[in-house]
Amino acid sequence: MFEREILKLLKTAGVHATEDVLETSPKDEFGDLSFPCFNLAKERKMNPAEIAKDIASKIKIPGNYNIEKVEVVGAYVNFFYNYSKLSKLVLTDVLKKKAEFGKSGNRKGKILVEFAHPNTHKLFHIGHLRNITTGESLSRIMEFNGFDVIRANYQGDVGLHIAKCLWGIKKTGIKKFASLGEKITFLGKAYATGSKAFEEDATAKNEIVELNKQIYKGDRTVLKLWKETRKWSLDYFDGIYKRVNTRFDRLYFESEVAAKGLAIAKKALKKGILTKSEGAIIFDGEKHGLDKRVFINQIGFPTYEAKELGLAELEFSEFGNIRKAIHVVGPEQSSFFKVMFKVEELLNPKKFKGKQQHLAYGWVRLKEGKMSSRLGNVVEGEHLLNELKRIVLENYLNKQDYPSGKKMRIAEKIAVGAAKYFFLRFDIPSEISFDLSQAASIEGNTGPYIQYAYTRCASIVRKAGKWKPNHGNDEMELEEKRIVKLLSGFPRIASQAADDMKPNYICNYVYELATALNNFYEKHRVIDVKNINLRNFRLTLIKSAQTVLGNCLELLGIETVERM
RNA sequence: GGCCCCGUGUGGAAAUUGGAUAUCCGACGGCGCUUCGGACGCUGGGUUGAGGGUUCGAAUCCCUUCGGGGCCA
Repeated sequence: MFEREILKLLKTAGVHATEDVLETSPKDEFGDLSFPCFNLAKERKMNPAEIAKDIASKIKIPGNYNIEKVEVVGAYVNFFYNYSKLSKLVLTDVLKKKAEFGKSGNRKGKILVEFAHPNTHKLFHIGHLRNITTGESLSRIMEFNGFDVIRANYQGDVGLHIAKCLWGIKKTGIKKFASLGEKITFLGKAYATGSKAFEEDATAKNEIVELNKQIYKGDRTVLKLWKETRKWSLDYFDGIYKRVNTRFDRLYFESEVAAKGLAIAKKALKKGILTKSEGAIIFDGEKHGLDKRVFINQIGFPTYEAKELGLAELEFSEFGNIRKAIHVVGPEQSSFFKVMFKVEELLNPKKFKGKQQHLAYGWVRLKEGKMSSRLGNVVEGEHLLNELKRIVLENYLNKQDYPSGKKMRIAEKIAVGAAKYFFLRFDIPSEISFDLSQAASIEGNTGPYIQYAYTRCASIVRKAGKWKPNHGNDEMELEEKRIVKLLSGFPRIASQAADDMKPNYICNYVYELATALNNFYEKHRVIDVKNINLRNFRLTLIKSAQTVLGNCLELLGIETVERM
């Protein structure tokens, strides 16, 4: 916040430093910003602790500065803010900018975030939920920092899994269904039937392979069924996207990029990037320390690899100049992407080199073990959300005296928020064992805990009636200072989350803020304070904190509620 | 066989990216508080899987090794 002043002060002590060597102090007793003297020690060949003492003794702080004092601990020169001044600046800024507070326009350019990727005719499972949650949050964080984000979703609507499903449907026959849910259940069963037959029955296997060819060719005998059932899946996915608050700028389909991919792969063969091997067209990645991968198989069909070439071509030409494309995809695809990025780079370095990135997130499983699911050990995404909703209602919402419709709406938002928060608070590559009761708990580092902190702020502000903002008091309590300090740190956290592509920075931060708030109104009163200045100041503080809590939740893709 | 990810108190995670005494949640034991809507305060437990290296300084970087997961052949 006051880095410039500190640099000036250091200059008067004969030290020329830049902003990036200043560190935020890990503890309050170490002040707010620190200057470590290790590098100077090396230059001057002196003891760093002595240098620190020397620097501190030479610093005289002018009265109009926002820095209050300087102290030395070990090799660090620690600078302390004047909190009354800091508070005035920060709270004024927060309440002026509101949802825009913390926003930075420094980063420019178009970023394509490709996420979700469910396959039609197949289950939407909890892994997809983590995927969407991560992609959506990342998109929001990028936008918040100035990037122009394009949300893309690449869905598999052709391939063997579709053939298995359609084969299963043909076997059992199609009926009239009352709801979309029934249709999806039916598709799931048909897929299971086809999948099982494929493994166990050689005749069935041949039929499925044949069916697959027909789907690719757009054969009339299957086209109608394919189109109809494909639409069921897509309608169902749409419902989920709405439920978790995501939208896409562009839906890509495997069926759409297959022909283009095939053509590009053939071109790559001519250029010598791909080679022939045993009747197939492959990329011999071993020269580059990568895997061998098939692009066109023996019967002349484009594989997943070739289609990806077609996809990349579209993604990098439809929206103008793309600065970076981020593929939010599971870790099992990592060697696939390495090969793809290499091939694309060889095809067109100017267009692709260094612009493709695979963001691999860890697997998700349910802590409670395998759940009752007719399809074995896969847990449906919606099932997770419904379970969380049930727990939220049971644990605390049913104790509240709200009309039942309202109760359900709140429960829905909290449940979705609980799921999202649980996914986002972990580092992206780490595997998650989803603990339903922990995720839905109002205690600990959870979505409901953050939501609760928000509603409590809202409640206090609501009950306060009329008041005038007071952005800073001369005397401030420790708990007040703590909140002000945290609020001042939000812009920095938000931009770091974008640079490192880590939504969990936001979770860590917002959890700290919520905890600081709980600590605060545990000790201090707000509404019934008699001193009007103090009352106004505390209300201003609470209102500001509520705003920043809201901004954080927005970045995570979680909706806030006023009451819970 | 080759490559990638992960390993932090009993369980789950964090660590401002190489900085100060490794922090938090949960479980367990003990004490206190309960308010604008309790979601709070204090307290007990760690060779950061193991071993070495680089550095003034390593959970973080490098090498070796063990364990878990994944991909390719």
